[in-house]
This record gives sequence, C-alpha cells and structure tokens, in this order.
Amino acid sequence: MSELYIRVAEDENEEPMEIPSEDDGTVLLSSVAAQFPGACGLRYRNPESQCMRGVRLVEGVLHAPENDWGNLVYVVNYPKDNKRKMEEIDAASAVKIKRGFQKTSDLIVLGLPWKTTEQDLKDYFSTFGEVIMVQVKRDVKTGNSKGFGFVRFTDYETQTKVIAQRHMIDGRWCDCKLPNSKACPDEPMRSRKIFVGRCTEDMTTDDLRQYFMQYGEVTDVFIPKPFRAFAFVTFADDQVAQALCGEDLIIKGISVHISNAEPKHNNIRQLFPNFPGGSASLAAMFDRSQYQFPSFHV
DNA sequence: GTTGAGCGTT
Repeated sequence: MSELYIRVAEDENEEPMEIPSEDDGTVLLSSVAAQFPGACGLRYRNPESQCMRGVRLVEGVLHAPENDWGNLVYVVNYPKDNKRKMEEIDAASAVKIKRGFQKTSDLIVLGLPWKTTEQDLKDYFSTFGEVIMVQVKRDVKTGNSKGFGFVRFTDYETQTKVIAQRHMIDGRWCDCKLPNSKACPDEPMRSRKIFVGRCTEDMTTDDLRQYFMQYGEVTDVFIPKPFRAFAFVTFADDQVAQALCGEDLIIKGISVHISNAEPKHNNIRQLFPNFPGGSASLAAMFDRSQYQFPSFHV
C-alpha cells in the first residue's frame, strides 16, 4: 500500500491533484490541506448510489472507503462559512484559494555571465524544480546580455530553496533575489481596473480578455497605441482586480506584472477650469484627493 | 569589441 496516491480535486469537474497516502493506506488531512488550504475533509460520489459520501475522518486521518481508495476522484470539503465566503462574499480570497496559497513570484538572477542563454538558465534551474519562465535581459540594439535575468518556479518551496543559496552558473557565482518592484500600496484604491506591465507587442486585447476571464468578468481591455508595453484591464468586480494586484502572471509565456491602475488625470483642467496655477500642482492635489473622490477614477 | 552592481522598454 506504500507510495500510493489518491486523486483529489476542489470540485468534481476540476483537474484532480495526486495526494500521497501513508504506509497503512490512510491519507492525512494535513496532506490534503497542504494542497488545499482550509480543507476539513473529503467526499466522493458513490458509484452505486450516485450520492455524495463523506470519507471517514478520525483525528486528522482519512480512511479509505471499503479499505480501498480505488480510482475515484475525491472532492475537498471546506468549512461551511468558508464556502459561503468563497462563493458570495470574498471574491478576492476565492481567487487566491483557486490559485493556491503560496504563490511564487519572479526572481531576479544577478551576476550572469554574458554568454549565458535562456536555455542555459532553464537547464540549470530545472535541477531545483519545475521552471515556468526564464529570461535573460539583453540590450535591445546589440542583443548583448545585461548580465541579469529572471526565473519563475511552479512551487514556492523551490523558490525558497533557490533564494537561500548562491548559484554557480557557467563559471560565475550568481544570486537570486526577490525583485524590488513588488510593492503594492497598503491602502489600495478600490479600483476595478488593473495596470498590466511588461506586455509584449503580440498581446492583443482578445488575448488579454481571454486570459483574465478566468478570474472574473472583464468589462474592458485597453492597449495604448503606439505600443507602450502596458495595458489596462477592467473587471466587473473590484475585489477581483484587487486580488490580482501585485502578482506576476504568465501570458503567452511572458511574465507580466499587475498593479493598481493610477487614476488618469488628463482632464483635470476640465474638472477645475478656474483653479489657479499650473497643472502640476492641480494634479498633485487631485492625487491627494482620490480617496474622497473615488468616482473620479473610472 | 568594452562592463560586474544592479531591478524587468509603465
């Protein structure tokens, strides 16, 4: 019975994840909760009655029905109020739960040899865990490496391990750190609009709409022309927008950075036609006033 | 073709 895995999913229609069982054939609730934070039990559809059945849980240990887990997909139970929170109240935490708790972020890789390629980086970092993105930053004109890059892992544990040590890559010692540009203000505006930084030119409004749909209803996508490497996406629900803020997301293999959309203030003069002095001081005042006048940013 | 602490064509 050792080295057995059971299939567990958040919902009957979601993709299952394999959770390891113990030597005696039981599964620890903590093993389930490690992948599904907040889980308090498991259920499954009884093939005969077609009814959902609970899995026996004794002191944190889940016991196989009829002493055999079989090939069924088990569904995670959450405490009742959690569930209501997820479905009705807190769209923000729903997004986070869905994506797993320990989200990884891009790591900056400092000190790369000039000759190191993205393939080299991928080969090297794959020895630590699954890699979902690598970049070597290059001079746009010459194509020469700037001597640093970025890497992103699937698992948070991998990320922790990689940050903790130095790396010998193609004959040089390199460091991996969390990049500086991670900050999201503590008191974010409750905007429904997000700023999507580091877009590439081949990302269309349709691409962005398709991608962001998974988090909630998208009401608008705006890509400035000519190309400026960023875009705005507006959601129907501000909680969805806020939940994504500060994240690095992979779109078409490219890591984009999500932050709050700054209020646009190009029409201040129209709002305050008689304000004395230059537009700069007016703009500054507008910025300080945005909490009192939330309706000004649309 | 050069360099060696840094921060990703907002």
